[in-house]
Amino acid sequence: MARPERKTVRDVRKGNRGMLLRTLYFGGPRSRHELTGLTGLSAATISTMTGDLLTEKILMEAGQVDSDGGRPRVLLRVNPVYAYLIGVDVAETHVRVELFDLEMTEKARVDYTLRPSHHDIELVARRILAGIDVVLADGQVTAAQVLGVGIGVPGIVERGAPDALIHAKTFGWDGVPLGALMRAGTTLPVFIDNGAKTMGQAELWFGAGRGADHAVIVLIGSGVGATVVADGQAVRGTSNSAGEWGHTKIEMNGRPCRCGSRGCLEAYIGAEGLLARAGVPVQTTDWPSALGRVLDDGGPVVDETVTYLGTGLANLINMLNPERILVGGWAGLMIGERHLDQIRVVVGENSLTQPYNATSIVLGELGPDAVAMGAATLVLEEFLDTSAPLRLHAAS
Amino acid sequence: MARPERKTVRDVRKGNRGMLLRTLYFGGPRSRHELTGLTGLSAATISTMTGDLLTEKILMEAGQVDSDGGRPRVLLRVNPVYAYLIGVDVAETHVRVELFDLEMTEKARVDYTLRPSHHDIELVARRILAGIDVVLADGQVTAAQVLGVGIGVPGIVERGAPDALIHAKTFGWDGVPLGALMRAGTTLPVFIDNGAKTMGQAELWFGAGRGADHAVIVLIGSGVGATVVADGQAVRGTSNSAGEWGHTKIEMNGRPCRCGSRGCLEAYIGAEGLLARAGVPVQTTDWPSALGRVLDDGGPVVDETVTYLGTGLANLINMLNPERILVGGWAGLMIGERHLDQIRVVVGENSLTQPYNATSIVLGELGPDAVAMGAATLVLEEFLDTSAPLRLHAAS
DNA sequence: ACATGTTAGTTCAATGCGTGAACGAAACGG
DNA sequence: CCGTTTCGTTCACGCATTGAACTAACATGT
Repeated sequence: MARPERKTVRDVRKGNRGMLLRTLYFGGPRSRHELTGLTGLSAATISTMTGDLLTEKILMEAGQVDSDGGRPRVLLRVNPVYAYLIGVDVAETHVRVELFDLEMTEKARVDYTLRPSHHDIELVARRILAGIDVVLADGQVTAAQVLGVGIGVPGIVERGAPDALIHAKTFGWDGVPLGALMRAGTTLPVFIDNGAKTMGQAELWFGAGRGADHAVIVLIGSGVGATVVADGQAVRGTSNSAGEWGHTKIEMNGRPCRCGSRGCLEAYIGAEGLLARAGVPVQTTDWPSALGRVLDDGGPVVDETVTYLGTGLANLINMLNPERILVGGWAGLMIGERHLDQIRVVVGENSLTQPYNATSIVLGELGPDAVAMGAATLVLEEFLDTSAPLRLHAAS
Repeated sequence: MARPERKTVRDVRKGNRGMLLRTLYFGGPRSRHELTGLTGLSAATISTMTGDLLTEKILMEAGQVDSDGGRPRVLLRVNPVYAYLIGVDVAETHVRVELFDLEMTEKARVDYTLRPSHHDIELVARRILAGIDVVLADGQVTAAQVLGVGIGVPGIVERGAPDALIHAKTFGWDGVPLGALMRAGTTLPVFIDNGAKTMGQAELWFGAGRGADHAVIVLIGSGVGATVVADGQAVRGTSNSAGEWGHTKIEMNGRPCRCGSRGCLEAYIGAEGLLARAGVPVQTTDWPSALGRVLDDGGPVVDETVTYLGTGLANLINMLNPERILVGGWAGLMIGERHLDQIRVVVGENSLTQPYNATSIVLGELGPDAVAMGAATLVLEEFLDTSAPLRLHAAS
């Protein structure tokens, strides 16, 4: 019963403008003439709207194309340097801040190493704020040119007024108001979400999920999570914690999981559980190469992993009927690169024919670096929806 | 990446009108003055819009209320006899056709018994068409007063142009074009969906799900299904087959399921599987009372059922973070009435704290009769969205 | 009986938006 | 240089919401 908002004539413009911007952003350079077909708007409207967007410098011309026998069409595109986006990846071992232009080309980046158990929220906030200054300087961009900062963090991000609260057990964060801390140090708009979700968003917009309206993006690292996309929108749930796929029980009295329960999917297909099952010593530090060895050696543990993963994916297919499933995360990619075909077979055996046939299962394209990019996407999304002009926050 | 449609000024009206109609439909009688606050629209707009709706007879006045010291406010409400809706429940043993007024008060009903293995699609279509005539006669309503016919059927309803196709194994239906058959016999608009989904829709709109934006409605009969609601919208998936919860694998090498696989939830908590596990002879015909005896006697089978159901619900909570879970279906209600508290405990043990605390688990209110009502709701939804005037289809 | 105040609802000019039709611009071919 | 074709712009029009002015319908006090 999602209540629609009151609408007025100006919302019409806002919506159509956003649609035009989106088609131009994702649909490459286009002439005004082509845009009438793509958007359904009349030539008159396209003309006035592109006029506005050109004088605002959100769009720019991009050459001409001969059209046999008539006036050549002028191509338009989104101006990649109209504004910039900042994406932040807060992970267990580092804080990374990246500066992107509007086309998501990376312009600058800075990494800060976090010592284990140095996840003090104040420290992290200081690192982020310092990082912002650094990338702005490196990229020769002023704060006034930046649309906002997106931050991907571990754990559950509880969105709500007045402020998003972050719960991250492994960091010792329990209801931490990162947004408020940021706002104390910068006037840029701040968007915060779970890192797995921002990565899912990145895959959906720029990776293997492009164009999918119904998708599930599965992230397998040492933990396991998922982003569910229905009708083109990420499903967030009532307190923004949807997507905790890792603690789905798939075996009634199965292996103990670090969450305290038993039989969780994560205990089987998460890197930590997988390595433990394969008998890799816990003190191993280079998990990726250890995992590579286990996967290459094969054996029952690997077969089991394929079975569990395939079954878990089959459950998602039955329940959500996506058109595409993306397998990502560093461990997910390693497993998928070696065994995707077998996984597909297991999925086929454990899902209903009709939804199975409607789904394709593919690997993620972007890799683990995409957390920051996905975080920046939060800002981009806002911009494409509202195409808010630059800007009100540039004050301080 | 759900593409927004081109919008024009007239769409603004359509949207606002729909919103007004919805607030009045669900928010009881209201004065124009109250509506300005509830909708956010200006008094001027409310005035003109209610004026239109009154002359169209979609709204009617509903008495006055003194307002201390000033002009009394005139209450407005949706006119329940402005139009009627027809809902159809196609089940294994019967075809039921019901006539409702706009407020979902039942005006007439007719049942046709289906002999097992007489699920010929032509026969079913004839029954429905005959039933429509009967309820119209009984209810003294003309076809021109009916907004449309909603039909809830078993199996998967593949929506798509030009026609919805129905796949129902148990009926021997494989890609059956029920919509086309209906259109050959009536000019009324026809809406078709899975019966479990229509029932979920009924619970969501008129039952225990009222007002929930994020909910899962779980239906346990002899089979097991679910309706997922995210942001107030049912999640349908890419081919409208989302919600096949019953065949979620919850035990890797568990009981065989009638779907051919093993370890499906349905094999444990579906009525058929439950009775089989309790050792009830397969030829028993009165399943409900047999189930009642099993549940009342208690014992390990019941405990196990509670565990499986609770775990299954916990998985849903982790994955989808709903604000409410409804347990329905005749078997679900029987289990829930006796063991809901224990189920809640199991759910708590198997789900993450944060999403668990955000959820309430309740029983459905409407019972198994709600399939037809939910089907009629499909028509109502269309009407509230478009408030399409009566009508274009009244031709023949 | 009548003036006054209060609340509810309506009317109207102003503003904004998309559209179709008329118009202008920029190429090509001969 | 001219006709044709295609691309893009301009402008009057219809339709939407809105704030402000206005009317309607009551209670209260004198």
